[in-house]
Amino acid sequence: MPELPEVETIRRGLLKYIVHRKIDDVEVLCEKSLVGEKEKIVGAEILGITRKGKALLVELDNGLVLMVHLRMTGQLIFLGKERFAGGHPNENFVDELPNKQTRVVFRLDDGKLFFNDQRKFGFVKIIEKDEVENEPFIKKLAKEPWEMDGQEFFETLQKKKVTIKAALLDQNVIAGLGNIYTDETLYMTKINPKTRTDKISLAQAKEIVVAAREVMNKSIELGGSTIKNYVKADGTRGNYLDLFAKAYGREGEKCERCGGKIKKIRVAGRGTYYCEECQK
DNA sequence: CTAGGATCCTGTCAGC
DNA sequence: TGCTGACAGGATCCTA
Repeated sequence: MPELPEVETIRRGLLKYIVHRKIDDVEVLCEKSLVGEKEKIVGAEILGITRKGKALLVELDNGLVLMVHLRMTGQLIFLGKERFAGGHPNENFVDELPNKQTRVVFRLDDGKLFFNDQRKFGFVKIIEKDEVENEPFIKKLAKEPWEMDGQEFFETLQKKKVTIKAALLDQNVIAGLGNIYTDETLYMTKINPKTRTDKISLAQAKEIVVAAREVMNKSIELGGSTIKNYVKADGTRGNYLDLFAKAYGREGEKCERCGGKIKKIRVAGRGTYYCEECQK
């Protein structure tokens, strides 16, 4: 379930495969997964790929943009002479495609781009380039941690009265974090996920911004959840979370920092992992 | 304003 | 084996 690092990894990975390629045909296997008329993009050339928070923007040469949001289980998989897969890590990364989770197929002049999405929450939306900024999701999107000043973040938190976990998940407060990187950020800063935002000090707010950058930078360096770290060298399946997650998914394990126990609770409606000893 | 829940979907896993 | 409920890396909408 892709967060900013996964989306950024996909963006970088797809650049070399789909930029300057032409869209020869579009096959829609699930109506709700492609918003807009496919006829508008057939024949267009892909000029570039940018990203805003967790949304990918594929710019075409006809004034249109494909806005892709993977939500919980979306994936983009390019299949040509080489294979590149990113997004929600599962067997689709290596399966024959299309399969039953394939929602849209973009046939390019040099391969195929598959939009897969088990739960159908994600989508590809065809919009005018001029209208990108007016898309509700984009319009309300906050700054990413790299653009965010600790002071500014602190002031935003002061105005809210939610748990810090909810605030970090809120794309209108800070952009890019999802359930995993939120837990990892709070673990790094030793802050309890249930702490009210108005109880967060300026120093802590600054630490959170820095930690969020570090956590996501590290994940981007490792390549997010891509085919590369999903399939290990020996052919078995790996979990790239093992590479860096200190708290997420480690219920019952020992905290590597203090030896305390990693607990799983529910905060802001989401499964939340934290160390009961050092995140008081 | 907030918290909390439901919703959109499919799939997997634990427990009986 | 089959059923059931819980849960899942997101975001939005509704209600109290």
